[in-house]
Amino acid sequence: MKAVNKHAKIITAATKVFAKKGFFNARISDIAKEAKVADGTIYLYFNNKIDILLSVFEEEINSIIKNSRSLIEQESDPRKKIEIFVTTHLATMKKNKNLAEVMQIELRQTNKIIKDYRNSKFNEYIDIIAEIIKDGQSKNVFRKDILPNIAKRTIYGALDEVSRVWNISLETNYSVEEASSQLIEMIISGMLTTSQCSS
Amino acid sequence: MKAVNKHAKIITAATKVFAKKGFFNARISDIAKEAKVADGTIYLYFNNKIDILLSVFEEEINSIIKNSRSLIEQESDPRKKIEIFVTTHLATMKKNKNLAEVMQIELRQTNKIIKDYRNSKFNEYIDIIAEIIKDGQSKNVFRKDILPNIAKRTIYGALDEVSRVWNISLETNYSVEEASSQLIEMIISGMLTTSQCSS
DNA sequence: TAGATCAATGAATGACCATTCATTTTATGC
DNA sequence: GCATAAAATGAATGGTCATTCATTGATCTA
Repeated sequence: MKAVNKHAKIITAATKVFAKKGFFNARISDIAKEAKVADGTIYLYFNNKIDILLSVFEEEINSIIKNSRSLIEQESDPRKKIEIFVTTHLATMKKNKNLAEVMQIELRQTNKIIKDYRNSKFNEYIDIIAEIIKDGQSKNVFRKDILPNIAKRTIYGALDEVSRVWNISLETNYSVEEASSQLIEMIISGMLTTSQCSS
Repeated sequence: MKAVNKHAKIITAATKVFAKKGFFNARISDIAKEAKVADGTIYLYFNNKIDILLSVFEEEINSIIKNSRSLIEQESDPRKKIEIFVTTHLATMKKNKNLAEVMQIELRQTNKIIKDYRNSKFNEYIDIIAEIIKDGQSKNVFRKDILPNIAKRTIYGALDEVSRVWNISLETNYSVEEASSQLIEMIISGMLTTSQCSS
């Protein structure tokens, strides 16, 4: 059976299972069942359980980074670039709930165990924000006293928590557009140079 | 031996162990050793492992809520109230790293298992932000088009991610004051009514 | 078509650890 | 000082999986 790519099938199944049960409560046999392969087959494609989780993350984050970058480079206004980043992130998380769950919860968790890992890929992602901010500062659009390394975390943190609601959702749900515009209003205007105030 | 409060001793030990190893990798025997009691003794004070984690959270969050509320009510300017909330949260997290780790990671994790729990207490905490915002809107300090329920998550998310750096810290570290003022600059000005722009 | 290589299977293994409870230690009352 | 109760102990239990590997099935090759 070479017709289907088992690696991809396992990744998809694992994302679903990790999202539903969490890494520690997910059984290899659950993933195997979901992927419709034998338990042992999983070990032909992955070294161990944590390797599966990291592979899930790696695949997904790479695609988000690529997607985000390609959209952002089409725009030159730093304000608009931030808007694109924000909207893309929120839309991705609302669309792919399993991925969101894994990124928001499982990886934060596992970070403790695999100290280095998440940092490389994850930092690459949030550094996109820092780059936009630096660019905006050099173009005198954003205030120079904003520290890009704190601001990137402020923005990412806000995005993360706001999008988390779509997975826990007990309170009234809001749309990507609402969330997006609220976030942009609150955050961008705080970074603008005073000459552009209320633009 | 009634001299020492075993309940409190176990809570302290558990916070330390959960912070270091994470909930799932923490052994009851680790907590027992840290608290200098027998494994079985723990079950005289707690029902099971998860009960310990929830107790840790409950004690801590209650004290944060109380502390935050008492500081906030001394102030009437909504802007200042937000500032107090932000600074208090950051200071608490920087000071109590173990608590921060448990709140930022373990509870988010466990939330999946105990769906209801965190919400009650945790929501009470972040609703402090929503209340301040509503107050500010009625006093015409904050813009009416800001949705308190999204804004509270924006602010909490930013605080959470910014303070998380103190526990993972690979990059250059910043102080509570720096983080605080950056966050306040970025977030408060985005909420102000235009009449107060650049105030 | 035989035999060789590669892929897949899933039952068995063995380590791990939350929880229990028979026993011991400490405290209290008289 | 003795009897009773309460608190603490930690070794033993039992269930749970991640991982392995002997076996089976599929595909290829000459």
